[in-house]
Formats: sequence, structure tokens, C-alpha cells
Amino acid sequence: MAEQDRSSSSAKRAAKPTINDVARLAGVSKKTVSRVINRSALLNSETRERVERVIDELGYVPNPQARALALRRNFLIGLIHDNPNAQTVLNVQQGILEALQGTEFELVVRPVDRRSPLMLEDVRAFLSRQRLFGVMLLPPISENDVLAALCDELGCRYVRMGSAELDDPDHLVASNDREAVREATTYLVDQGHRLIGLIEGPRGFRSASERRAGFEQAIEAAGIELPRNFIAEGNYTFESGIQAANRLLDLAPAPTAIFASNDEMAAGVVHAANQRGLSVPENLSVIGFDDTAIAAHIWPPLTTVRWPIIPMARSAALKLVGNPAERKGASEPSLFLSSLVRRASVAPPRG
Amino acid sequence: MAEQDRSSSSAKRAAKPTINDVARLAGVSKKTVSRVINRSALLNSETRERVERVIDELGYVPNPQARALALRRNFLIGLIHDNPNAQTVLNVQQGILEALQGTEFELVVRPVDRRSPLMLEDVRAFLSRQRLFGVMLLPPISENDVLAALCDELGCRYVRMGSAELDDPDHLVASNDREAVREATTYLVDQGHRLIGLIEGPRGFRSASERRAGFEQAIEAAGIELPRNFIAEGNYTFESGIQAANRLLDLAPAPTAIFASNDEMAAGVVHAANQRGLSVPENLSVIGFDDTAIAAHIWPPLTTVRWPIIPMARSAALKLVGNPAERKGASEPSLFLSSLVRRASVAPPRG
DNA sequence: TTGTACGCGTTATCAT
DNA sequence: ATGATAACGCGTACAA
Repeated sequence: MAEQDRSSSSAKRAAKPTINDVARLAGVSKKTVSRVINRSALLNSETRERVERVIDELGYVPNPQARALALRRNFLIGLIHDNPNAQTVLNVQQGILEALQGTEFELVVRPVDRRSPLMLEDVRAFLSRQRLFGVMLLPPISENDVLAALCDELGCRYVRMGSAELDDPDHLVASNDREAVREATTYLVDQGHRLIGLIEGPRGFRSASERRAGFEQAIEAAGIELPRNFIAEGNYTFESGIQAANRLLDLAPAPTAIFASNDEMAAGVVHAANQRGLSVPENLSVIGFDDTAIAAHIWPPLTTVRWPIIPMARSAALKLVGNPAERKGASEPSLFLSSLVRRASVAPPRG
Repeated sequence: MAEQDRSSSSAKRAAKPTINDVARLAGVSKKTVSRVINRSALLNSETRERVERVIDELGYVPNPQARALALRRNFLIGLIHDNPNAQTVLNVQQGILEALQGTEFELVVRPVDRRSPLMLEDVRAFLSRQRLFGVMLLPPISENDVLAALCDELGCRYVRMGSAELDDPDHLVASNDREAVREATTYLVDQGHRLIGLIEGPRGFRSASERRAGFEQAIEAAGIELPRNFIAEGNYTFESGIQAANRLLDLAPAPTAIFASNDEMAAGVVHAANQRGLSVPENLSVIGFDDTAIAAHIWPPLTTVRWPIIPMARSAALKLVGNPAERKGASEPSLFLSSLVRRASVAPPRG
């Protein structure tokens, strides 16, 4: 009787109840409680209910640290990324957190440097030490097959986010960048543009090559012959967008429209145009990619490709932890469609 | 002898070495190894060196899960925030991660809803379940004293980030928003503006009241008498900036300059001006606050107040985990100065 | 279907 | 200064 003090059902609970408390009060062994927690199939439903009642009364919650030790697995989801743009990382976080909401999982953020020769060893140390439940890989490192293999080797589930089909559906959430850019470029053509410049992303990024491929397909389909130097390379930053735009605008004839492979670079294009006294879209049409906040906030508002990044990240996280509503999360979609958002940065070319 | 198989010093280590392996090979008890790990003072330096050598040979790393269980404390730093703007959260993360780089700590992100009546209970559950080493509190929830008291109660260290002195130096990293805004406003006055509008932040935000106070001090010091309706309220979003700007610009006489309490709203002001056919800075000068990416990316580039957020976050994290280079992290600064970044969005008013 | 005994890898207690 | 032994809270053989 005296022992019951520890488990008063009132609000006071300085020492949190353990599985032993539950077992004792329910009159079962702690293994049985453990079975209830882990939803073992072989369980008398009457016993289960009794245990569950005690759990509720006590407000018992399993100790994650003890579970992690015994299971050799933490209930943490890792977000491994190498600094794609800020807004992307944040949107991904939001999507993941939405999916993890109400679960026992927490999100751990882990930036890495893809150019460091130690990157793989870093990740290996991180994964094997923290024994994460699973990780999400963002572009561009999501395109690294060795990294994915490493996750497998270490028994860590993973889902990659990407702009093309890089893996099987269980390990992938992708958008179809190529198709989206083709649509965007075709829109420019339909407006009457024939001199269309491309600012592509950095070499080695799958998103860069996919977007370029979409651009070229549209150009070819329109029967347009473009000079080689109408394609300039950027590195997805605002500054690189300015520079690439200046290279393009120095050409004669210069493009009357530019597709930039992301919004930051597109903002750079608008910036460069303004510096030159060109106004958008009267003298130059611009399209970006991502539909990040900046697209809607600059002047004029930017026509851009909207990438459903938050739903994608949510879906990816559900793949990782298993959607409780579904069978095992396998039913989460893997392919997401992007769409063109038409705003004010595009107009027909002048005369 | 046969047991030595487990601890070959070669690269192969499928099963990671444990403290027991180290103890056995070093010929000491595991408690002694534990003492080495935790830098206990009472240790024969000869023993320590021997143990350390074995640790290096084996590539032994303590298991965080077991440590967490035994210590009743996880080596995790939590970032608790209620969606201030995206860029802020990300910058804070960057600063924290810089500080945590190379340590045993990981960063766990935890968004909360400050308006939910369950917010405190959420945080309580989170902290007591995960047993975090410490947490960082971002504005505006960092201004909640009850929340800070809750951390204390649960034995969780905390550091608050804020725009004024909310706590003692051990628990605070703050910028001096009031002074910075006073300087910014004075700059407007010095340029010749007398009709200066303010778009303040949302009610209940300390940053909002601090910035307003700075604005009013400068106006008063300049001997300017401003109509009441020259102060409009926003909620730190782009949209609210547009709306507040339109209210201000509808006035007669209308302001020739507007100080917006953050960059997003300032971008909204520029947007609204463009919509009305006013050009910045010829017809309207604008100053923002934060120096987020958007400030430099819109046209014209925005004069704004730079808040050293990354160093602040880094410093806060070091306060939490203790700067290894310093005594105990107590020497990290608590007050940071903001500075005015002059770009192209301010000019003298038109005669 | 349920319970017993032990392991997970570390730290803490209290000896020596 | 160091070691034996017991926590920490949960999961898993294997037995019942």
C-alpha cells in the first residue's frame, strides 16, 4: 500500500513512472507492458486494455533513452544536407516536422560539406554513433549513390529527395524538373520569344542537368536554333545570377527572355536588368524555379516553377517512419508534379 | 586470447568497441575508463595516458544512448521556436551548428505554436521526455518568462535570444534593437526627411516595442511632431508590409520615408510603392531591419539594420555547452550591437 | 498468451 | 587513485 504513493494519479509526478510501475499496478510482467507498447499481435485484448488503462492513469511514456539503448536504434530522423538554398532547407524541415508531429520522432539537423574528402566518414560516424532511425538526403548530396549505400550498410533507412528518379520508390521522393522546365520554356516561346537565354545550375547537380534538358527539349521542339553562348552557367546564388545575366545581356543580339534555373539566380537577373536600365518584363522576360519567397517579393513578381517541396518532404518523412493511417507508408507517392506560376515577369518581346 | 578477436586494431570493426574492451585492453576497470572520458581530476596521469592510448587504437567512442540513460541527460541541444521568419531560423541554426561542430552535441529542432494553450505542456513533455542538455529559445517565445522557468524546473539549461535584456547574462544573448533603430531613423532625419512613417511589428513582441521606442526617440530628438497615424502596425510579413504601406501612402501629406520593422515588411513597402508607380528611393525612402537575404536581393537594394544573428546564435550555443577554449562559456558575450547597412533605398526627399 | 533472467553501454556508490 | 557492483529503463531469448 505504501508503495502506491509513487503513483498517485493526481498531477504530481516528480519521478516519472517507469515500465515497472505500470507492470506492478496492472499486475503483469513488464514484458507484457512492453508488448502493449510495441503493439505485439499476440496479446489477450483484455490484458491489453487493462495495461492501457494503467498507462493512461499514470501518464506513462516510455523513456526514449532506454529504448534507444535496448533497441540499438534511436527515434531520431536526421536531415542531412549540404546547403542547397536556405528556403529549401527550411521548407523541407517544415514538411518533415508536419509528418513527425504527434509521433515519438524528433528531427536532427546535420549539415555536411559535399566537397570535403571526409564527408562520407563524417556521415558514417554520425549515423553509427547516433543510430538514427532514418535520414533524409537533400540535393545535391542525395544524388550520391555511395552515400545511399552507406546508409544501407549502417542499417539506417533513408529517403532521397531529388529532381529525377534516382532510386526505387521506397527511397525516393522526386519532382519532374525536366517536364516542368519544358513547360516554362514553351510558355516563353508561346509569348513570341525566339531569343531565349538559359542560366543553368552548377555542374554535377542533377537538378541542373534536368532543367537544362527540359529547356533544350522545348527549344528544339519550337524549331529554334540557339547560339551556344545563350547558355550561361551559374551556381544557384544571387550573385552568380547577376554575372550570368550580364554575360547574356552583353551578347548581340541579346536574349529577350531568360530562364534561370532557380529563383535566386532569377532575382539576380532582374537585379542586373535594373542596373542596366532595362525593365522587366518590358525589355526582358524572366522565369525562375522553386517559387521561394523571394519570387513573390521582388518587383515585378516572378513567374516561376513551383516545386511542391513541403508535401514532398512530408511524404518522404512518412515513408521513413511509416504513415500510421496507411499500411506501412509504402503508399506515399514518390513522384510530384511541378507547375508554372504565372506572374508579372513575362511579357511578349518588344517589336 | 580468443576474445581479442573483437578488438583487432585494423580497420575492420563491425561491432564497435565498448568501454569494456577499452578497460580490458588497458588493464583497468571500466570505471577508470569512464573517469578518463569524463576528465575526472583524480586520476594518475600515467593511467590516463595508457587508457587514452587504447582508446585511440580502438577508435573507441562512447555510446551516446548508454550515456543518456545513465546520466539521465541527452547530448542534444534543442531549438525551440515559433516561426519567426524563415531566414532567422535558418541563420540561428547555422550559428548553433557552427558552435556544435566537432562536439558530441546534436541539434534537435522543435517548432511550437505560441498561441496554443497547450504550448507549455508540449514543451514540458518534450523536455522531460528527451532530457535535452539545453535549449535555445527564439523570439517571440524567448520573451515568455514562464517558459524559461519551466526549463529551469526541468533541469534543462536554456539561453534566450532577444532584442532586449530579458534575463541574466548566462541565459541571454541580445541585440540592442532600440539603439539601432534610433540610429536608422536619425539617418533618415539627417537626409532631410521630416515626414517619416513607421511600420511596427505585432503587439506583444518585444522586438516590436523596442524598435518602436528607438524610432520615437529619434523622432523626438529631432524635434519632429508626427501625426498618430504615421505609425501603422504590421505582423512582420510581406503582405502586412504592403497593407501598412498603402495605409501610410494614402495619407495626406504622405510620408517621404518609411522605416519598416523588418525586411519582409520593407520589401512589402517597396512592392506597394511600385504598384502605385512610386519609385524608391526617388519618391520614397525605405529602411528595413534584419539584413536578411531579401534586403540585398530586391531592387533597389535595401538599407537596413544588420543584426549579427549568426554570431549571436553561435555565442548562445557556446553558452549552453561551454566553450572548450574558455573557462566555462560564461565569457561569451551577451550583448551584440547592430549596425546600419546603407544601400540604395534611401535618398533625400524631393524638394 | 505470459513471465524470468539477462543484456544494452554507461555512470554512480561505496568500498579499498 | 582505483575497482566491484549496482543502477538507468527497456527489449528479447527462452522457458512456462
